[in-house]
Amino acid sequence: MSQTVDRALSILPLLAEGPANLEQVSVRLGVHKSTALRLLRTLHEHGMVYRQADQRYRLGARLFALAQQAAENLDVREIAHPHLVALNEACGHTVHLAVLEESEVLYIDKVESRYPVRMYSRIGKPVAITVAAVAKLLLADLPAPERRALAEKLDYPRYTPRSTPDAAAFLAELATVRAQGWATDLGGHEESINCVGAPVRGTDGHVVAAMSLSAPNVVVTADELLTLLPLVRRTADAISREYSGTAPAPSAIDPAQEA
Amino acid sequence: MSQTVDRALSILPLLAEGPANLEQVSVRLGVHKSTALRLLRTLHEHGMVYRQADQRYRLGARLFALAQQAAENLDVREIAHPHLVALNEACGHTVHLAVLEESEVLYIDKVESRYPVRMYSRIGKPVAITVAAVAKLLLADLPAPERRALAEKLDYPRYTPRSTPDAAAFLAELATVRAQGWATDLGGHEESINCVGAPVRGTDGHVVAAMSLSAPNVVVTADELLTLLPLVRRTADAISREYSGTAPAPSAIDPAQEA
DNA sequence: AATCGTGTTGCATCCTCTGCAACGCTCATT
DNA sequence: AATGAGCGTTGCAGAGGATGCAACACGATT
Repeated sequence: MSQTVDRALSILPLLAEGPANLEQVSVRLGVHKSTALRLLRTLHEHGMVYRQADQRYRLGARLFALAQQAAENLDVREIAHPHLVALNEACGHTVHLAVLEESEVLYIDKVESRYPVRMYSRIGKPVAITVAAVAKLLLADLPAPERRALAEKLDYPRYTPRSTPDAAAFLAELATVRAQGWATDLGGHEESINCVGAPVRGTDGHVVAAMSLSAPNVVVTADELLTLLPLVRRTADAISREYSGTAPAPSAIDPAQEA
Repeated sequence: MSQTVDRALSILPLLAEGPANLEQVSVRLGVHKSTALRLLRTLHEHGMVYRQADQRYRLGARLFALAQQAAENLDVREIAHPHLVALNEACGHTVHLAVLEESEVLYIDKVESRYPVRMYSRIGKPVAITVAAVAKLLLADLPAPERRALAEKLDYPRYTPRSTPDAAAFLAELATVRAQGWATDLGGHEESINCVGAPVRGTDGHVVAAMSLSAPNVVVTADELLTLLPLVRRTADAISREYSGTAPAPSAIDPAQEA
């Protein structure tokens, strides 16, 4: 819509690939050097890009700050977080929270037991939308036409032999998920990793987020993980209630007691 | 420099405060509604903002993706990470890694022992530049004129009675840090929290990053924490060597053995 | 039904962005 | 030291695009 802004914003993903100098940017944008310079300066003033010692440009720190603030403003996340922690402490496995945005599934929180690191290595990364339990939960709640349209549009990468092969299979799976109110990913993304997930619903019953528990085969079998499903569902329901305002924020959360 | 881009980028921090509708955005930008609409549309096309169900705008997913990619491009972080983890496992305390960018100190990695959560709650947040050990390390390495200019420019908030009071005290502290090659923050930011830190240096000996170990008084006293200083310095030196390419990436890292 | 609040569109005007060309700077080469 | 290449930077004039206005559309509220 706005040419100037469009060009300026196009610089960001370009720099995300790695540092670039003025000429490289101008060439890839298809504009004159001076134009690229002025755009970069404006981006620089806003802290979106950073000019390193060798004069090349990199993405800047403001980007972190913005992403962080954006994450903090997601109130589902705020509410869910203590529940996720409690669940993690109860069973020790990795817990994810995800939302749907513009046909993309996005992790917005994660609690990992053994390895407390690289939270942000996940945030923003494209989720395997055709296989992830949280993705199934979020998409299953879409209106049928949208669901179908999206399913047709997607690619179906064969991460493993158990990955969802095509749109038809995916839609069938979504129907199942929709009916049963929970979802799994049994080795569909990584051969040795299983997940079980449950939806978080808003006041009107619509799915606003989804959470899942992930564990590698070597720790628990798929069957064992499934025995945790009731706990996962109770946790998700507890979050839903608190999010909907039908339950007060509890002072202490014990997932084993969440009814 | 570029008015249009300037306005568009100004929308982002505005939305970071929380969702806003078209009118609110236009008012705060000081432009006509239609102008704001077109800017928002362009931002939307680039995934920088997201339009939620109630038509209000929020920061979008692309921002996460970009921030994440920006982080991944910081190769210091990539190299340092396993060392930070090893250090954390060795002593159990919180480990931070930070860099200096545009007169700001920015955490780019963190390993926390007890509470594996909210990594990103720190990333991008303004670091207490006048008191944090990592900030002292990074600023101490600046050329003297720059160091002085920056010190004069800063505010010196009295987080605690032990906070650095003014530019003179700060410059003195930086001189000490520069001379001894390590830094501390003993209750200067939070009364009960102490830190010790050491610099990561590039090939030319310049400080490219800084790391620190933080622990609350109730866990270890400041004196006890200081006994870990040699370990911290060895870790930082190991990172420096690997970053400079003078040491091959080790297959397994044991901080107790890092010489 | 009417009114208000909001978002959206077409259009004429003027501003701002653009590309050009010239300049300055640094670095390498002879 | 001089020359030249490579790159970033700056003034300028022209044109294209962004802007604000006003009118319209749509839904909610009374």
